[in-house]
Amino acid sequence: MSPGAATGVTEAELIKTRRAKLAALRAAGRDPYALTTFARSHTLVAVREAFDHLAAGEHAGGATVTVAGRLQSMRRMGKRSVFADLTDQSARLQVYFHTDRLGPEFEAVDLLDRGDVVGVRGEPFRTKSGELTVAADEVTVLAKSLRPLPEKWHGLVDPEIRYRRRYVDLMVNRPVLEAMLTRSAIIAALRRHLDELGYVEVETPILLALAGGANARPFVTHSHALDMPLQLRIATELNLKRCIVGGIEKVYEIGRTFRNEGVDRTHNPEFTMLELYEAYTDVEGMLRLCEGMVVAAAHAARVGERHEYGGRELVLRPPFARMSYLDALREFGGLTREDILDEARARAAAERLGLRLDVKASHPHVVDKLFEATVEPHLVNPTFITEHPVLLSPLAKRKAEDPDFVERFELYIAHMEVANAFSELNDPDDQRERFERQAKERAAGDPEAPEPDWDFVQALEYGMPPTGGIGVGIDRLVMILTNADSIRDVLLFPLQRPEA
RNA sequence: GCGUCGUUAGCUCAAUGGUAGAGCAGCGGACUCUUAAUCCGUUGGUUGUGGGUUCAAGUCCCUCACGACGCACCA
Repeated sequence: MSPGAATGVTEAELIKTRRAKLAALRAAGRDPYALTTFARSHTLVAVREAFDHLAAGEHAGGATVTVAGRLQSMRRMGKRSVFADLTDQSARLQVYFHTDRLGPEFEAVDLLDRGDVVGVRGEPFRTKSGELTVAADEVTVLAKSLRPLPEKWHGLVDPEIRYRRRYVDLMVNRPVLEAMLTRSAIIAALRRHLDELGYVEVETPILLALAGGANARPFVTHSHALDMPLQLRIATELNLKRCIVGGIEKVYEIGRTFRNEGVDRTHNPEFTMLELYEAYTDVEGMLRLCEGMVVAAAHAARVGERHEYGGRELVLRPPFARMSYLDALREFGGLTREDILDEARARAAAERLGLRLDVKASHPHVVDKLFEATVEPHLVNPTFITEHPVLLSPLAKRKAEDPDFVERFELYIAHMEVANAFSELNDPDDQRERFERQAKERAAGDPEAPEPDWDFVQALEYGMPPTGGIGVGIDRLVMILTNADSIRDVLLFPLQRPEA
């Protein structure tokens, strides 16, 4: 048998060579694709834990394990032995194929390639150089890999191929796999944390006649059955508060949200948000809950109180710093209350700071730009910015003693807004007036102003208890806890244009 | 949407406007504890697409595609 007959090295010929080995395996009665199951005795990390005690040169005294995984590299030592690295989801482990143990089984080893999925039964031992290894007594090809893997040393680097063929990225760049597992652990921990505190998880619609609850352009689609336009949700806020009105007192949803807007380091058109609402509490209750969630997430990610991100050390230890919106603008921007509340003065301040603003920019937009330019660059350690102006907060309850401002906070970490919470506005008349103002802005030609959801006002008219609510940007939290520079590094399949 | 940069072998990267190269992977050979194994030999290219300038283009100019970064957008 000479699988190496095709000696060329274009991709097509590399594949042909591997197909020849597949044919040889089949001819030997070892069709890898015919198998349906493989019973493992250990994951690779379990082997590492169970046989960690072996000294260099020591064997496991005849004990055997059965493991499976992908061959990551093969080192041939003469005609009769091969060392290979095997990886599974849990770890990497070396295996040793030798004719002394395998006998005629060794013929299969000659037909193996990097990338093949194999099962191995054998005896654990530690090599003279100290590496825990499984000496194979039996080898089973569980899937032949027909395509060449990226280079073993530099791995797969090209970001375009990494995102397009994430499965290859995952198999050869272990930190990518680790980040995705950490993401899963963080979300599971948050869910567990909230479930233990008695919150009820619900699922609200993604397809809506009218997407509301935030100021963002929605994706638009169409229902053939109903022959009507539909929008993908931009927030879960309004439906979750309908749940509060209906009597689900501690409610949350972890789910995908869609915004038809720019893509950059911290924005993907679809992203994951946790939104939570609780009756009979307020923004202070949300603040304590928020600290608990960040700690639970950090713990799940095995991140301690001191954590380096983006070249800066973060101290993730509650209580987090607090600073009011006005104090922050005063301290970092030298701006006053009037510079914010008065539209003309806000524009003048923006001009002083050299901000390029569209003449059509609305008052809220100008104020937001002022904050972004002056305050955000200073917010590295977790910081609650509190008591925002009502003009930026159409769904939050006013402060009793200062009705131009609301009971709200945003949590900033590493310059990013990670959470946003407030005492929910439950006065239907105030809500209606704020919606009417937005409707006027919309009618006046501001396409960004949201279309009011009048049914939500009706829901408030039935009576919503005093309620605290919070939204947490899960992707950004995961970015911080996994040291990811880009949101794409915490998403399995970030949005890409179709390949040329 | 705008700007800058990038796209060369399966992967990672070289190449004054003058014969497209290396390492890894592959293939053949040597090697019974290797681990970026090592050593000998060897194959592999429509230089992202389409035009242009030139005696001559991977290289210069333009178009388009895709990507990265920045800006804009995203309270």
